[in-house]
Amino acid sequence: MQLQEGKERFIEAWGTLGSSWGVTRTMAQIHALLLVSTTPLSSDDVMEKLQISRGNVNTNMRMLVDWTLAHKKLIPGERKEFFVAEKDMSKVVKSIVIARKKRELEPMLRLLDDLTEVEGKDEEAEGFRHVVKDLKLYSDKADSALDALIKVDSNWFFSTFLKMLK
Amino acid sequence: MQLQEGKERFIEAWGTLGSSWGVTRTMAQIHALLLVSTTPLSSDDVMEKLQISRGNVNTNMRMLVDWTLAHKKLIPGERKEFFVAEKDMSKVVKSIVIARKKRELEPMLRLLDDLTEVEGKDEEAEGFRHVVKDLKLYSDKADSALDALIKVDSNWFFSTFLKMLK
DNA sequence: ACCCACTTTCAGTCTTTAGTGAAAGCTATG
DNA sequence: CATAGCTTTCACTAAAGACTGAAAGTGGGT
Repeated sequence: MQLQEGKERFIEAWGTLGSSWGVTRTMAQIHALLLVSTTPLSSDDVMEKLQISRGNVNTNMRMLVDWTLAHKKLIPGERKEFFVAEKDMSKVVKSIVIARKKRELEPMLRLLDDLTEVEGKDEEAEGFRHVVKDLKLYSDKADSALDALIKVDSNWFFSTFLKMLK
Repeated sequence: MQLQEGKERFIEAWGTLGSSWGVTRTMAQIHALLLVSTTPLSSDDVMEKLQISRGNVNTNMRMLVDWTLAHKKLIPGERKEFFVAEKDMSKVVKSIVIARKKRELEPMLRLLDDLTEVEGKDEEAEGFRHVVKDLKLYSDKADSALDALIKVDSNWFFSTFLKMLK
């Protein structure tokens, strides 16, 4: 496979994957584009390469910066802003875990906390509290696990983790 | 909080959470409804309680069965099909992990495998292969980790996991 | 102080995805 | 083997979410 084709397939596929991941196709595509670009890119560069509007680029680029998957890179003599992607994959993984935990796990923890307070002594109420309690248990465990994953160096984490499972 | 209010909030919130989890609001709501129901429910029951159409119930119910989050329960003397939710949360977690891994991780592994084959000896090609290789590394690790999580008893997994991180 | 080169915003439009409901498909029962 | 009772399908509609582009905002340079 030629490099150019590889890059195109990567950008295309990363975008598609993005949706199953809860980020928009465009955000994922811009991310992919930056990841495989050897130089910083401006909004105009991205608009042209992905054939999308200025507003769209602006919004999604700021989202990428927000997730810390990209950052601004000022180029001397240029007034435009340029962007580069974070290329240290352990950091990329970390950023994604943080963002997804915030969106997918934390609201659940809050919900379950509220729901432990249902009253009632009959079997039905007990059953309900049991469901909530159990879910809370697993959510808390996932929460701690992900926090740990975020804190430690990813390489250390994974290698230790895998040794453990052998 | 009263039991009835608790159940309603749970169903409502589980639905909302569902979307951030990549399942439709309705599928998640039906799941929640079954989880807090003490008896098996028929399509008609679900239609009435959630105020949704028969087709919608049918589609999403079959999805829940597909994910192994619910199963049919035949009631003697009834021609209708009834459904109950899996209430063992370690199994619920497992099912969800399996489904999400299939949707979110496996297509990525396939993509990255393909992309390792780009040709070229210049720096740009090397850079591209490096990005792909690194992503592959983390994806493979996540893959193994999730496989392990799926195989082992969840309680064992989490407790060992947490001890390790202390 | 004004202009120019850019960035940001947002109302409106387009696209994508979910939900409806009626018709077609099954199947147990008399 | 006809029918009633239920399940499944699917063309259409509704709702949600993403994208556009033009207008407003910003700030460095002269």
